[in-house]
Amino acid sequence: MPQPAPASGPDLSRYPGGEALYRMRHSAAHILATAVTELFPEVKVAGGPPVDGGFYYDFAKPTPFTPEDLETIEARMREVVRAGQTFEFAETTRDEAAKVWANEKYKLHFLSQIPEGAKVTTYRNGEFLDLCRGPHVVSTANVTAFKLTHVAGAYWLGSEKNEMLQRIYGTAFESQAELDEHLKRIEESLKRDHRKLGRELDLFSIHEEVGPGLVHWHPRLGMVRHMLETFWKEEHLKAGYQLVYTPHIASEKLYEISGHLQNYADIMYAPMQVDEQAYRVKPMNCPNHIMIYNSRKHSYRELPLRYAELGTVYRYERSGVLHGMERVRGFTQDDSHIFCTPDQLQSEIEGVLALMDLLLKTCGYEYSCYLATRPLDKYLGSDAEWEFATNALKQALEHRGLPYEIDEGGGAFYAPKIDVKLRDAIGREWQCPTIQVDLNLPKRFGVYFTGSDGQDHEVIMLHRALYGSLERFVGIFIEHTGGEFPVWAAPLQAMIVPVHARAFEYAQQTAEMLRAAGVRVEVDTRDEKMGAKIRDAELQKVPYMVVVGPRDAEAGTCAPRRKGQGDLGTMPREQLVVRLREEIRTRAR
RNA sequence: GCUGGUGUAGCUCAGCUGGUAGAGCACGUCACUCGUAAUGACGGGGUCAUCGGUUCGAUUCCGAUCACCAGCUCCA
Repeated sequence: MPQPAPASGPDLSRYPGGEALYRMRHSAAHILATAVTELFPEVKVAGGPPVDGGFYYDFAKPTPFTPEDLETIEARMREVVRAGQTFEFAETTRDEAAKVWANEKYKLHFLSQIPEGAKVTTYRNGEFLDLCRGPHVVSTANVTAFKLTHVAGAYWLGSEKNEMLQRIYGTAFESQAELDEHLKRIEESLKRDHRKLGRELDLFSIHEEVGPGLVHWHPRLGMVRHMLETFWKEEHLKAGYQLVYTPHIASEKLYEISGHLQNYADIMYAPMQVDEQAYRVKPMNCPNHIMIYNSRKHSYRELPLRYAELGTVYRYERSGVLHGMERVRGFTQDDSHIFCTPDQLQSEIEGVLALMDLLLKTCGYEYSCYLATRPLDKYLGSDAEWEFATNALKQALEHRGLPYEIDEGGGAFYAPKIDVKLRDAIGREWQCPTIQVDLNLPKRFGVYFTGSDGQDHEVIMLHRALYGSLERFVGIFIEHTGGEFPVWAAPLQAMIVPVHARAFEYAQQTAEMLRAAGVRVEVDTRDEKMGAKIRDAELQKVPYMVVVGPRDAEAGTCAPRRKGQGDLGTMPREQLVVRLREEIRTRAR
């Protein structure tokens, strides 16, 4: 019988794939450690849990594992599986366990975390004994389909202050077919990588001559961004926001007041000297928005005030973290700061959540929210303030019926926040929308409103971004759509394909008709066969291809083709205009 | 930033053990005038990431730097 899952441990029912898969991957990790300790007796073992999509095990080894080592290890693992070793559960004491792992400093650390007198549980398969809560499958033979995928460094205990261990990743499934399908899915998703599509569809580029992490938007992606920005502005104006514009550099004095210089010096670019005064490129928009607010007194009657800006900021991101458009050094936040009274806070948050929902749903995203609470140490503000702000966020989420998870201690040092993460092509999560209740800047800048009592009261400042940054959002948008943007956002919405040169004139006429209806359209007048034109338009992921020939010229018709659907049949041109106009107007997906 | 890997034409990639490079697509020219995913012929294009070393000789071996990829850490 397999051991039951421990009472205190990860919640296995929530593991993607369920408890059975958890057991198998956990056991696969032990088999990996079994093989490694046999083949490389000099390694020290750390630990290895199942993770989303697979498992890993960390080792300390003086020389790195090579790709060939992985093959050797995997081969040895298969022998262990064939041997059908039983996973034997045992309990012991901390002192006994400390003797067993006397030479394993990482295991000793884990032991030290177990309370004195508590039971220590172990699992043995063959010669390999591991300190482990379980649960496992019955026998190594139950690990049916697995594969080692890659090696990478990982800090001991997840802290960059510690030494780096070598982490071997693998994945396991209940059948070879499922494993094959998983690997195939990863391979397929790589085709949607925004960096690959960025090249293929001529969307953006990054240049060594300019610098890493600095994105150049090509005309096509420029149009996608323009459409997203237009949509954003329309909806923000409707929701009572006011557009502001602020400078890209500021005197260091500003960042001394804001505290950025003290707290974010490592992400800010070096100062430049202007007339005896040091200036900095802006890393955030908040101080500038406060300047606008503070340029005069405000009555409680004016609040809430909602300043919105597509604000471009520059941050020094460490070289290893840059990632296409999704993690860059210069980016535009769809930033807004809402100045309100404590009474208004919750309804303002709800308004932000409603707007966020509209933007994300229109772009086709499902999303999940995290409520990030006060950090354990290093935070500003009183407990009462944190409680008030956190509660407002929580109430707003619940009032809007949004499910959320608590990210305990995940807040910024100056603010509790709601974070929303979107997934890229291969399932990596990226933080995009964020809503933060700032407990710091109103104090530092002295941001007040005059109450009905004629006295100054500190404003509540809500900081929020809904796309997050245009760069990251669009990067993920490319991956979600696979470059097939919805018609309203597509750079080119329709390509007219004349069957031959004699139909050019009618093609131009048709293009004009669509253009007059607000459709982005081009005519493919290249000296090519129409098959080639169709093929090229398909590859460029143009949503509509409109074939026209002499027959259409006589009848006033066209023969549109929808990408992914094929020929829609011959129809009057007016009918196509109506169809396109409606699809664009409703921002249909 | 850290650990490991990669760097050959605009793109995708060949190039065995050192003797200065090739394909397909793309691009240009010409011919073909075509009804729903590739018409044909010819042509131009590379200081083999950069710098240094070993060697009679380096795209190939060694080192450094830069960029990129995966992961860790950090973040919009």
